[in-house]
Order: sequence, then C-alpha cells, then structure tokens
Amino acid sequence: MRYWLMKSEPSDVSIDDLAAMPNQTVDWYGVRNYQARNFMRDQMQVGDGVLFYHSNCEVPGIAGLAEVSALAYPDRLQFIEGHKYYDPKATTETPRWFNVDVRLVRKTRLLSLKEMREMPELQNLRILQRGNRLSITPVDPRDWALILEKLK
DNA sequence: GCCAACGTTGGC
DNA sequence: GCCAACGTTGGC
Repeated sequence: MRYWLMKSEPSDVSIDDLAAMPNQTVDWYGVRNYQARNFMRDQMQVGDGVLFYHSNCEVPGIAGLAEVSALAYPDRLQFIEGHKYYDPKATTETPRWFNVDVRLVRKTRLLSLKEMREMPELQNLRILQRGNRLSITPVDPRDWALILEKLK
C-alpha cells in the first residue's frame, strides 16, 4: 500500500468532474512523462491512496482523496491519430503509455499549496520542492497522515 | 553520447 | 502573461 499525489488541471478534470463520473472513476489519461508513467505502470496497486491535486489554476492545492481502482493498462489515446495525446511510435503490440483508474473517495476542503508551504513538518513533500513539475509523485506515509489530519 | 535548442509545466 | 525549471529532441 502506497500513497501518491496526482495533479489534474481543474479545467480538464476537477474534483467535481470526478464526482460526476460513472462510478466516480476516471482513467488517468494523457501522462506523457516517463517517470510518472513508471510510477503508474510499475508501482501502483489497487487501493493505493491518492491525493487529488488541482494544478495550474487560481488556487492550487489538494481538493480531495481518491484511490487507485485499476492497475495500469495502455492509455487508449496514444493510438488515436490526430489526437492531442497520439504517439506515432506507440503500437498496440508495444504501447508506450499507460494509465491507472482513479476513484473518488471523498471531496475535501481545499488544502492550498500556500497552506502546505506554511506547515514546517511537511517540507519534504515532493510537491513543495523547488522546480518540481512531475504530475505524479509518491507521498510518504507520514506526510499522508499529516495531510489527512488537516483534512478531517 | 554531448549538448544547444526547443517545448512544457505550473506557480506567481 | 511571465519565466524558472526541467524534459525531450536531434544534429553532430
């Protein structure tokens, strides 16, 4: 059992969008970064905890709790010619990009990036490190517990 | 295999 | 909209 922070732009999929989806589940499509892909493909297990993070928006921060609900499988968008996420080098025999499914556990208050920066005990969280851009990062169990406490 | 150029991310 | 940080691409 691991914990993760996964970024989503609310203009793409917000926490409310997730809540409105069938089974409150979304396939985490469109990841085109190898490190993030590898986390999904090689490490994520069903039941892993997910911090659903709103990025590139007015108030960035954690907007809800979710969980991994399906193991990684090939991202279907890589095969659709002309699609934003099309990858000409990917084939069905040797897919390049994978995604897990993520299911909402509950929407929370917004724990803003600003507020997290002000928590000294949270400073090793990857999202707070300078220059961090990775859309999926592992979360230490200790940090997970601290954040859950804040979201009670 | 180096590395300059370029593209993207995402906070501010 | 700016721009720092970082990842990727491709010529050599």
